[in-house]
Amino acid sequence: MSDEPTQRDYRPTVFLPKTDFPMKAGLPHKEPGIQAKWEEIGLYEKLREARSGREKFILHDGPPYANGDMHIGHALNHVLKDTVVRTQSLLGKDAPYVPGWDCHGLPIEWKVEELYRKKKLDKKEVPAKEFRAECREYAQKWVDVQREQLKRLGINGRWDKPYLTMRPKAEGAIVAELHKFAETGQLYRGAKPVMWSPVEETALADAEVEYQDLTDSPQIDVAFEIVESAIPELVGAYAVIWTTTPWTIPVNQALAYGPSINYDIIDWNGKRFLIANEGGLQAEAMNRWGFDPKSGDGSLVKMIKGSDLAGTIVRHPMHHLGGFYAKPRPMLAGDFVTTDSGTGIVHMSPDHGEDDFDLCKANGIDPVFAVMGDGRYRDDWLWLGANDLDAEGKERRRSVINKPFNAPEGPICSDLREAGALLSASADYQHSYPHSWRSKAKVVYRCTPQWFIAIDEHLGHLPAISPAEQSWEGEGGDSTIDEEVTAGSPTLREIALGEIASTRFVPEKGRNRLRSMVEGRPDWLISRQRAWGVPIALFVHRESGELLVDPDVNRRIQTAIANDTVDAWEESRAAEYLGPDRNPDDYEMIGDILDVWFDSGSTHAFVLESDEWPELQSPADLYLEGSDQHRGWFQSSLLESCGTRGRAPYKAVLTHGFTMDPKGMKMSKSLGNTVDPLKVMEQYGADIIRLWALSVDYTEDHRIGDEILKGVGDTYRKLRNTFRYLLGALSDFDYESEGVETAQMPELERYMLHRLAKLDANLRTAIDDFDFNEYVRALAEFTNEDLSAFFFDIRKDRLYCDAPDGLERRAYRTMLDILFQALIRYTAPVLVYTAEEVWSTRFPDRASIHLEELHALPADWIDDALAGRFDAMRELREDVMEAIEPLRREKTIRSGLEADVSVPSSAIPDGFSDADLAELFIAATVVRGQGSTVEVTRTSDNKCGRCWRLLPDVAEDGALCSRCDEVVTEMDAAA
RNA sequence: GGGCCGGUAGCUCAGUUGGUUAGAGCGCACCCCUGAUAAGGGUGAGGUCGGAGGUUCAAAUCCUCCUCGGCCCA
Repeated sequence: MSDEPTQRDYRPTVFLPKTDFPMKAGLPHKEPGIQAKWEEIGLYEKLREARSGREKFILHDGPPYANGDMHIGHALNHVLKDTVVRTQSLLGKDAPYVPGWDCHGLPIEWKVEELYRKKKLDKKEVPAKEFRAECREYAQKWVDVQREQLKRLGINGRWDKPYLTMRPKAEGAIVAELHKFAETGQLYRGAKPVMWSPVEETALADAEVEYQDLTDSPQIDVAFEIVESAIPELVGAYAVIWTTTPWTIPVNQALAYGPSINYDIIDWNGKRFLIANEGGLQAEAMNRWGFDPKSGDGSLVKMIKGSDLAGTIVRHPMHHLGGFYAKPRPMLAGDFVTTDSGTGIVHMSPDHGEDDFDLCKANGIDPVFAVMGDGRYRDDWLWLGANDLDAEGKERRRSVINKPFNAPEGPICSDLREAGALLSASADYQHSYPHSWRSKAKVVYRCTPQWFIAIDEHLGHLPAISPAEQSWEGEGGDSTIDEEVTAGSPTLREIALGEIASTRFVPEKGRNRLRSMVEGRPDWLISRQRAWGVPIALFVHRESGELLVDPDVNRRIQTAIANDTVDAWEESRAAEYLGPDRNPDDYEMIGDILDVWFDSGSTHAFVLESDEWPELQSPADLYLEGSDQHRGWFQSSLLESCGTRGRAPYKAVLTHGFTMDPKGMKMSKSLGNTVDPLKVMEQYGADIIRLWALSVDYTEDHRIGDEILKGVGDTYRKLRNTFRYLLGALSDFDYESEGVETAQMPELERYMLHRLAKLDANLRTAIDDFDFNEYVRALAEFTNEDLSAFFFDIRKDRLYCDAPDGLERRAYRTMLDILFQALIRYTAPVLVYTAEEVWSTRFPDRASIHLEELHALPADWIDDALAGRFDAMRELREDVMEAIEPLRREKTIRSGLEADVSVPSSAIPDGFSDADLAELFIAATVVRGQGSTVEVTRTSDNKCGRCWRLLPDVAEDGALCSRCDEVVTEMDAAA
């Protein structure tokens, strides 16, 4: 075509999208600036004003521990919380978010002690007040660090006034909660074996204990001589026990057998031994003792049933020491005795085991408190006490978890061997054993005086559970509550179980998990022998041992602590609290502090009910934490609230799983597979972490890694470019002069209204279900499938080439505006920074997208008849695309615009003209054919030099079609 | 060791009370466009639904066992 005149370049006459909004996000660089803007305009406060008086939605923040940087679990948890709050706000509710931190407790105390050790200071020489001040400072430091990190994540909340469990008012309120338990008789001091760390000299909470596998644990078999029995063959025989804790033998007080287990009396080496008749177990045990089955010197004397052992009495191998050791040891029936390992007979020390304690208590055998806090036997202990010296006159006593002390050659085994009671001793047993998670040192069970909240006491101060509230009973047929409930007031456990039944759980399986834990849990051990925490601020009468329950005294204590921090609980102020009518010398001031779970379990009281945060209210609509909090905060909050208020502090509980590495393995520093959210924010941006958190199935364990984040980045870019296109296509759009009523719009636009309305309904359901995975998926799929690949592609021609005042083009732009207004709101809770960037690009004068609410879409946008036709058309469209493909492959045509398409007329939905279809299929022409398949040929029409469509009214390639001719003529005239 | 939960394409997820050739989006491969351009469009290849038994006319779906992983507990 070299002989043709130079064609005019029509590019300047085409209305291309126009925007400064960059395709490349540069989030790590851009986000901090947007964050700064939010702080500057006071976004959180503005939002509170905007939603003032609306229905409230209260998400109560579970306080993270103020120790260390934010990790991926915090990030996930807070993104979910923030998204809940933002989506509720989007619905128009007033959804405040007051973040909080858990500040007391052992880990912080430990850190401060570590600093002391580095400075060669002894904690015991530092006044408690000073020590606590340092703990306070340490916690505050990490609160500040985490606060900045969470802000950077885009979490919108009351950052200028978070709640801290160490604020004096909080400390006072926590004591007030404790006093409620005391005043209603739910608190008691008991002796119970608790996990005790001899190294740290404190009782440990379950959460402070971790189990490690040992391969060199001692194991010994000890023979107890039977002195009385209803079975003659047993008198003079030996009951053999097996234990991995030789140090408990000096505190033995009984033996336990399984009543339904069968036992053998076996004659071996001239002695008779009692052992369970359990093949593997018996062979294994006797093998340890050195029994050779081939020698034939062992023979079965008699087989008996466990229950036959009732009334049997044995004596301690060290009975010659007299005193404690001379007392007879009864054999007791214990259901917990198994034949998994050992001998089928278990030695009992009520001081050092839960089963032991319970069984002995039931049989009138009390603990003897033989082991002191540092792990040694007390001075006056007959065996291995302070006066027990070796040949060189050195004390043989050591900490009971000292390895040589328990070794086969150690003092315990040596003495037992000498007494002829040690059948075997070695240090090669493999099992998992509890350790302190801070010091990594072994812990022991030890009986000490501790404070407990009773779980099964009937609470007279609360109304009985109503029949309606008992309706959950029998659902699973495994109820632990029976006719007792109706007999009187409920117990704390019963109230809690009733509340679990009436709470919403997302996902539902959380209910079973919490319920089974509450059903099975023991009394709540709330005392700790530490310094950094809220004191168990109570007095005990020295003479009577009774707890002083005087509301006036308690009020004075609460006020003092609320004013002066926990430091107010000191001896010098006892008189002030007790008042003029009592003599401080008559009272013991309890020196223990509270379990930190009691602190955090009380947050509903000192945060939700406090007038310090008037925007909050109780009970909360939602608690949202990781699934580990079934054991933790969900439960401690439930018990605290049920014990003081008779109801749960929450209406719903949402739990999420844990974040694993790309292979689904747990992250750990030692494996080096951790993902640091701070680094991800530096590399990808906070919006990417947020989108990741909402894209995975967070109700289960889920994964993170480079490949996953890359995929999230792809989803992000698609959303971002959709907004870039909308911004460009809508540049200079003015509804007043250009807008089209939806009723006047072409069918395609009205179909998109329908699709949008459907999406809107889906998203609202997802919000109600807290199903953000579905939310993000639906949003992304809509932008990909309905918009980018369908609507935008079809309407490209109208947008670029139609006259600006043409109805179709105006209708399209109106539709784009509707889409923009909806999509930017849907996106705002997810991509908080990007949404703001988009919003401020289009509306530089408006404060923030995050103040906006969802619009209620007109009901008449739903048009099922229209949608049915269009859905059918889209299916046909897919067939057409498929039919065009071979021609493109063989280069007969390049684009669909060059295709003449013949479609079986029977396949065409009603109401579409051939021209409609050509436009919808982005083809040259569409005709109705007689055949049963879609046929495609290359069109013979020429290509318009402006709109590039191939049309019959184009005289030659490069000339204008009539539509473009009109538009260009008008533009030329205007110019 | 015990309780509970989970294992569907390379990735993230759907799969209703068991019912036709197991789906989506992304990624990938190939192609088109070059007037959303480090963008947009099209087509296509990917799965013995962790494994093995069993129930059933029929199982990703129900049962048993095993395995891997997780949370909690000991």
